[in-house]
Amino acid sequence: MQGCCWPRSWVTNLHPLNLNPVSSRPRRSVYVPQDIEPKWQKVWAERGVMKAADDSPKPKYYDLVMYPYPSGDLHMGHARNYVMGDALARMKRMQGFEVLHPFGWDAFGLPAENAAMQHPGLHPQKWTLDNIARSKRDLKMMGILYDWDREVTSCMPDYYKWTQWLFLLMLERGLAYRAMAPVNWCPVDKTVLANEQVINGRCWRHPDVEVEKRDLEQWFLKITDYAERLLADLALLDKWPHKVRLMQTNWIGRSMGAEVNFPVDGIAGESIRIYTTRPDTLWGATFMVMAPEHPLVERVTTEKHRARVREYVEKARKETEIERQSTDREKTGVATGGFAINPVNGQKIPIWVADYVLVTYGTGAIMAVPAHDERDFEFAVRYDLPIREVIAPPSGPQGVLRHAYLGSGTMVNSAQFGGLDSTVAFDRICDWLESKGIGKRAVKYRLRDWLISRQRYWGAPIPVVYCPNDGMVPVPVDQLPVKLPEEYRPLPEVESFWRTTCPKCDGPARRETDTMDTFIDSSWYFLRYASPHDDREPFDPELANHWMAVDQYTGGVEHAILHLLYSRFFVKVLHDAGLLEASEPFTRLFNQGMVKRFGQVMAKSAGNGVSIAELTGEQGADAGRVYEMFIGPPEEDVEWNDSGLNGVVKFLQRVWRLVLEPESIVPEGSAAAADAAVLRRKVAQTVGHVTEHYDELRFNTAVAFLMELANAMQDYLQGGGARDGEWDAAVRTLLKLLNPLAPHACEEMWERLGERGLLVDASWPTFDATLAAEPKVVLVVQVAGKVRDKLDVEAGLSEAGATKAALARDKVRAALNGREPSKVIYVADKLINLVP
RNA sequence: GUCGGCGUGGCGGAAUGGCAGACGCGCCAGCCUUAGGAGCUGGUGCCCGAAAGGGCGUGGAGGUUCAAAUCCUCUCGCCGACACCA
Repeated sequence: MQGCCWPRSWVTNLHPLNLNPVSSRPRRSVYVPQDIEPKWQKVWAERGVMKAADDSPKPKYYDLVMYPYPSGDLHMGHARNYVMGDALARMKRMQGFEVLHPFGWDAFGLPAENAAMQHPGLHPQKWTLDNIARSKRDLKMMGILYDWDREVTSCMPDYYKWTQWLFLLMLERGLAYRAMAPVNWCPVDKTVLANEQVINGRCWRHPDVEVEKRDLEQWFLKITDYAERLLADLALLDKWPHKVRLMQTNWIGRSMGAEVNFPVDGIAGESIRIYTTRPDTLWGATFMVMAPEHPLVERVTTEKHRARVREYVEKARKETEIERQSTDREKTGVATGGFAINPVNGQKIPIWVADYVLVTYGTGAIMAVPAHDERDFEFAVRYDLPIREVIAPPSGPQGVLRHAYLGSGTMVNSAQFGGLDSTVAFDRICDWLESKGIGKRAVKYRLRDWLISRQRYWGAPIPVVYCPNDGMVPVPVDQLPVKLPEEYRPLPEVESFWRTTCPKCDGPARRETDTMDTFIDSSWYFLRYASPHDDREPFDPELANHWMAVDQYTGGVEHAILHLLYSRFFVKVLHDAGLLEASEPFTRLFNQGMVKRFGQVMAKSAGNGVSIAELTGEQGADAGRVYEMFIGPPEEDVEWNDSGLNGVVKFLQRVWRLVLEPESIVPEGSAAAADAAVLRRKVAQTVGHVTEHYDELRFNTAVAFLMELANAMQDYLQGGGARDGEWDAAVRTLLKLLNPLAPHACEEMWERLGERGLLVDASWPTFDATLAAEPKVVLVVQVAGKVRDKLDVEAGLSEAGATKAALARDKVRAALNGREPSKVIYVADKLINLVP
């Protein structure tokens, strides 16, 4: 794809070539992005500009964007975070960092299989690799530079070999296990889903499809072993968005409470263990509730109640997740006929079964305290169960409760703890429970283990075999990768795949036919970039330790929990295994907003995407890059607007003219006289502002500062300013500062100015506070907080001097109206407020 | 329901305790032009006023402060996450 191929018909009227050729001020050259963009892309590629050297003496900077699923052509909705990453990489390079800016593809996954099913004969791999080729071409057309030598593609055997290796590491460390479990099953994708992939009881990929419950033997990763550290270490991630940390905190869902055993009445030695976060309400338990799936349901149920209980349990199991989890439906349940003894007061309380209690959380059974829990209250009212108040609000005991009282207060009806403040009582009661052997303190997490089995073809096969003699046997490392069969068919149907021999006894064995969740692939790809061609290990520990952690990680907020939590988990496991020094993968995280058009997120399916070909053929990649950075705050969703893009085209054209044809900008009678000192100051200030704002990824305001500088430079020429060394320095600084956003145009201008070497290799300007300092400032004069006048004063004026100057002004005296200022607030170089 | 975020001109937005509206789009007037979705100049929050000038103004109400878009309380609206987790 070279510039000569661009269809000229794409060139719109905006194109500078369409400007009047017989202008009164003929131009020597015009800005034609189509002529220069392919040229520089070629140069950068040939010179390997973004190749990261492992042995560089420079400080490293690891700049990473989330690797995408390759779904086809890119459009400007995808481009936004890649441009951010590229701009940062380019600036960091110029600042003297050895930048690692790699790219890759999250290439396993269902869309490839869906495409293959829709087009018989099309293999998921071909579809995927074709898409990768197109996306890669688009990225290059946008001038986005990566170290393509480090490209990783998760569906290729040289990558998934190591995904399988990491699975075996998990297995070895006791972090991978197989269990029969009621699992979430998507009837459309015909696969099991992780909890994280179930949204409101529906499949994350099919918002209109309810997830079903099935009992299957599945592989899990024990992420819950790391719950505490995943939670605690969030405190280290002070450069992550607050929102993401909060979402992960909530997802992990740590709670503190107590587990208490309630003996079953009449069945010696049997007891039901409950978990409560409110041991202070133990005396208010008036019944118990077990989840329908609780293993003791059958035992506690009496003959008289058995038929009804069985019917209820059956019904509950058949219900879909969405039916069971809906909070607005009325709670249902049945009495078992059995009773338990409340161990704190010996009271006999009935045991119920109800589906509002989840078998998967806590102990699968609760003590119900209707007086102080909304759900128990609702249930008690419905089934006419007793409500016993044990926490009195500050206003005193209520006697009859209309609602559950959830707050803290004074304990009542609670034997020896009566009269205590309930928050104080928490610890004392736990001590007492432990000393009596009734119960103990417990910490619970909402986080569940990670279900990673997928009944799909297009994923990394789980590297184990099942042998009639030896049971489950891991595939030895030297036999990795377990390759997918070439033919695209469900793995259980491919006998040549699953029929194998046991690595231990050599007898006939059956290979595991499940593949891994693709979130496993993406939980370690950022480590592979450190040594992408290493064929002895997933990553070279020395190189990984050199490049890790990622200094800047940029991607969509939709991965706030899934990908980011899993990656943190993987890194901690690798750290514990002694393979990695880092214990957190991503030092600074940024979630960019989405690009919308016509009110909808840009998407192929919505038909509102601005394609890379369209953009580069018309306004050019640089205009698209600058526009997407200028369009709005980087973390916000933004609306693509064609006239906004045109504004940026005009800005680039103006810079082009300022830099290459300053003589065409002639003094205007109306313009203020040029002042070289003013220009010098403006340049210095812009260096400071732009550098700082790029660093913070606040590209929209960075562009505004660059526009201000261009405006100031134009004013300077119109004011008759000389095009001397001062001017030349300003021009070069402008090009360096604009380069990360409009690299092709700036590189071309740099060359036309006669500079040797690439602009991308030039050094970043350093901020000089002395040069940037304003010698004179406008001092705002307020009287009683209202602006009454403004003074031009020397910077650094004393309070006394400022007061004197202010009081000398007619407007100020008029506002004071004869009164003396009783108080003066002076903010140097900014404001003086005289309060009468 | 719970938690979180956000409400600023005609529009995108800037300002995180110190001149509200930077920068840009759009619009108005003028210049240049055979022509203009080109370029250049000036203007552009609202109200009163010929002007000078004055008043009002950051969803709404209150508060803290010499000073509030910014901090606090309440409230309305929009967006997002979680959603019976005991």
